[in-house]
Amino acid sequence: LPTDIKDQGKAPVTGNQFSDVRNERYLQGVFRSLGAGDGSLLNALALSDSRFPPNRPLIQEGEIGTCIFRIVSGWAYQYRTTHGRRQIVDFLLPGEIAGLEGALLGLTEHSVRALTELRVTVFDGRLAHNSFRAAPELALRLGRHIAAQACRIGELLATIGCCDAIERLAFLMLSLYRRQARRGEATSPLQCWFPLRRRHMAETLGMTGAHINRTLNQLRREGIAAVENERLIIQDFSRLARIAGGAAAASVP
Amino acid sequence: LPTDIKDQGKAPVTGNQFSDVRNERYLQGVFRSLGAGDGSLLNALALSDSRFPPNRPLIQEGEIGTCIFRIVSGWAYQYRTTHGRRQIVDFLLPGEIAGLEGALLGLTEHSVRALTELRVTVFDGRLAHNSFRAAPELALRLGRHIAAQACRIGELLATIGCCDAIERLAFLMLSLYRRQARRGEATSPLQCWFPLRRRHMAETLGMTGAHINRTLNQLRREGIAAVENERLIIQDFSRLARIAGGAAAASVP
DNA sequence: CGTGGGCTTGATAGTCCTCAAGTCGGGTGG
DNA sequence: CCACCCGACTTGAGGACTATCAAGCCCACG
Repeated sequence: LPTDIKDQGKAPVTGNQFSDVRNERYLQGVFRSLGAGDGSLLNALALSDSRFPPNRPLIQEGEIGTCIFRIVSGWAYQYRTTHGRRQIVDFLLPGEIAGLEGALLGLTEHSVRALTELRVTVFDGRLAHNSFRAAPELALRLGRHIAAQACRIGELLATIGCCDAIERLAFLMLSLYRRQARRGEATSPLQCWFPLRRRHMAETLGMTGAHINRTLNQLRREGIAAVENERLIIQDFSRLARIAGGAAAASVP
Repeated sequence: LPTDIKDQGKAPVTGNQFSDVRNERYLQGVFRSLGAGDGSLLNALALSDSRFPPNRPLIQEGEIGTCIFRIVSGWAYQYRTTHGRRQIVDFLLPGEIAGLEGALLGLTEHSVRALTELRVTVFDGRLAHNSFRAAPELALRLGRHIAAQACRIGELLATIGCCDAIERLAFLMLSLYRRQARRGEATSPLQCWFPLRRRHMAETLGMTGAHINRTLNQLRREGIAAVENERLIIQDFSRLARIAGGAAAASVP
């Protein structure tokens, strides 16, 4: 059972100079290259661009009528609070969307915070509803985005419910590596950005920071993978994949 | 960590005579009272009605181009398999839909089985895509359905990640009770149908059947709630709710 | 410099799993 | 009709995995 909640203090040190450029050039995530009507709806409901420092909340549980955020650069995470503890439910990477669930359902059951320095485009929450009438292509993308997120959450659930410490950590590493690799963001062949603190891994995997640390050591000792300086370095991919199990293989976009 | 996988053997004994009638009269779930264009698309892509005996698979992980199933009566459950173990991810109640995720994403990462005797209406999987162009009202309902499911899965994830045995069980009870109560299916004030075996509770909550049993005893001994004869009987609602924590309070449709 | 976080590591304890037996009930086949 | 079998359910004893607590280290920041 994870540690208690306390607002994190110090910000992670780095930004990510690289992905800023890369994102804007190569991908715009859900909103890329839409039909004419779809794009105009998008423009009509775009409110502003904003920046968030690490750990700043974008969405709070219980809010009504939240905005929708499209992440331009940086990572965010979505979490829930129960019994005085936090459970991270999903990470949101550049090109992805926060707040869709709340916009569709009318009430927000989770919170979202910036994990790193974050740049986003803010949209009116009504975008979600309106798109279904006025921009079917966009609506379909939004629907798939929610479906993909549900898929990821189910994957994480299965991992926490069925796997032990090392398997969970291997899953998390592989999952985040693949999500970045698919977007061409894994710079070196077996490395990627990995700006999670021990606490974030703990709250994602239902463990404590202390035990995350021990498990991390084990993975490094055995020459499988290591996290240093906010980067994940995979030394033995096939062994990591074997430990993580078939689940992480797919890891829907 | 839950028990190993083995195909269950014997079927649960009862059907549920009551909800059959009630469902058809009071609700048709996602598809009720649609606009003209929406309804006709629905009819065009309805394939058949079917029945499934308990434990029969509707959808298997890895299938491509699956059908969509609308549940008429009975319950189903959606699960994933990792490291030789099963994790139940969601239960599907009358009026709800199975296979939507697969239809939207093009590939299916989970499996679905009948929990009880089941009656469903089968639709062509293309319904999901087509509705976005031809039946926006329907598409919006489907989108919300996926969002609601994502919400439930996140809730369960938080419960497994943050709570101990008794809290997990209390959450499951309250969650399923509320989903039925909202539809007027909780016959007596604090009772409802509860056709889960120990194994299903275990695979839902990331525990073993043996420990489910011990925890169930504890809840009964303390006069909080009991499961007997496929029915959940809540004896002390407020205490159950307090144990379950705020999370189960909402439990989106 | 002092302070506060995050990281690290050890010792201890608790929850829950594992394994194994034994009970119960229904279904099947003689 | 009864014997048998099989699965679900129970319960106990032992052990594994992980949490908890505590202390020390390091770094960035004020």
